[in-house]
Amino acid sequence: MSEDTPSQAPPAEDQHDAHRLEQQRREKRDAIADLGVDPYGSATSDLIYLNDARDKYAKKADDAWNAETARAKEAGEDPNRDADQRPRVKVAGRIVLKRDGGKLIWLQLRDHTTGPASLFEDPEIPTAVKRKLDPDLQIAISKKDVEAPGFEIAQQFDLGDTVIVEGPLMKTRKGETTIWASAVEIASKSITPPPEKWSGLTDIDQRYRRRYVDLHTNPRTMWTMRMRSRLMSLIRTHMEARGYLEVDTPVLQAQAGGAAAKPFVTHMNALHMDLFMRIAPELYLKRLLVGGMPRVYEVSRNFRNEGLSPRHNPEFTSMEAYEAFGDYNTMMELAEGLVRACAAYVCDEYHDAGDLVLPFGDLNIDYADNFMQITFRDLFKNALGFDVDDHDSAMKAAPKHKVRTHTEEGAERAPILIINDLFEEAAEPTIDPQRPTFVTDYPSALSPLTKPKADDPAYCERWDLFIGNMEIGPAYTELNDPDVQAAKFREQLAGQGADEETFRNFDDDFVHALKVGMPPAGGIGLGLDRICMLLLNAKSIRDVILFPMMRPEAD
RNA sequence: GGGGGAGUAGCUCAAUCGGUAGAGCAACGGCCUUUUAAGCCGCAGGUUCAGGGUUCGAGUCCCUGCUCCCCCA
Repeated sequence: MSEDTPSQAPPAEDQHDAHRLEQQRREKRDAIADLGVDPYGSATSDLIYLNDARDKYAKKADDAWNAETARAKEAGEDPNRDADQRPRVKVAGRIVLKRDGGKLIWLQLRDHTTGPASLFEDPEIPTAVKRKLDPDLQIAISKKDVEAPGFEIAQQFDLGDTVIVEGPLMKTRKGETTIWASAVEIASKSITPPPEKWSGLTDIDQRYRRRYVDLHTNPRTMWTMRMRSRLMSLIRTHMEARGYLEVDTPVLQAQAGGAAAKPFVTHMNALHMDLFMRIAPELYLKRLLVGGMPRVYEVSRNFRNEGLSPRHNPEFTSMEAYEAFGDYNTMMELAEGLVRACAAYVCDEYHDAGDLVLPFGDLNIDYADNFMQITFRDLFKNALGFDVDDHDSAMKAAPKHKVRTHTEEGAERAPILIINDLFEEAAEPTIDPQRPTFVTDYPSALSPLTKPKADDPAYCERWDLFIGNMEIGPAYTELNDPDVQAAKFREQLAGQGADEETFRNFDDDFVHALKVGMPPAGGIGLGLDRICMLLLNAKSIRDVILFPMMRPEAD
């Protein structure tokens, strides 16, 4: 790390304002160092969070001490220090406001448990966020009362510095809970000027790129990310309670299987071979069923080399689970229970949330009632007016719904792909976005890893869950006949040529695993980022991913 | 890939018909020991995303490029 001290080169004439502001902060940092204090602090014990500190205020002790100081003043004596029974706390926080009164300096400190006072009156901020936070905690640093060199250090404080304060809890005349500092330390000098103190960082690009600033200036972001973490934990607990074993399977794969998507390619030097980053963990998890693990799940980071959108990040997180001797109905119960449990957890954070109804943009999504069910076939026919099997009508309807009937090379696209596009274009939007809905019994041709229905093999035992106009994930009764699986792989390879939406791999080893014998099973994949979007009311997937994909900053 | 919107001081934003780029916050120099987005006085801070063009004159109009947002393929 390079040291850039003021003793080096004085500021150049043409230096930008940002550099000037940083230089001033470096000078303050060095002034602190000159007091014999490390401006970057060290390990500190006995710290409590700001909301806990606020809770320790004791009115009785505060009143008693005020009475003693009044008495002492009247008598012209020093107050009896032993009479000070006010609880003492030691806290760390970032300075978000500073009022320098000369001999008395006021600070507002923030940590992950606090937010600006204004937030609590902002109707845009969800009650859940307000409920979870306390206002930033006030500190008073009196030249008379703080031990040396605390006041000299405090005079070098800037907005954005992280500081440690110790002292008794009192209330000001206006009734604000305050730590009256007896000792002050610096934990980390901030060289970069912070965003504007009232509006914070609002530039969406900067919020994603510099999430570390977004997190401490925007309590809503902090809340969202903390809630995401808790939901992940809740999902794991939910799965463990049902006897599922969490496993890790390869991210680097010789063949990217388990879904139809473009993979990222990378290269392994040691074996002189290209590898793919997984687009789904499915085929490995099913191998574990073959191996005798009855219930497995993986919280899986998947990678798809496709576009970015408010609903797509190239790396995203899914939860896939497989249950031996289950089927797609088993998975339906699992999914509904899991989503409802997550919704209940989030609702619990809202004071005024009704019975399991959560806002998502303009929608109010109802997680209380049983999720809706409709077959692919019925939904298709209701929306388009003809049957799924009616390929002629499909071809005629395609242009109206902006669905391509031919590839860019001019070849005819397979009817099933046109059906699928029509379904996505015209049928999916007819699903009530406020009622979570399972669309069941997809065409077998769209689902090469799914077991066909015994009474109607053109359709298969698969559902997709839709909530709030988003696809949350599919589940299957898993195909476990190796010969049928091999045939479907071959069909996919041969049938659609270069069409991107088809599987392009024949996974020999997976078929081999099925030949060893996989028990009948249900499997599920849920998009966890999207579940977080729904439950935490985030308009963009980037709002629930700490560091979303961004083009590198030009410099 | 196409369409629309945006990019101005460290941050948040102004700038009328094309006519001297401004404000608040932050910073800096002062005053102030119970302040509440503290206040008062003073002082600074700009490659208007980049490059080209039109014009007496461009933040503003035109062209090209870059980045972000939204919609579409």
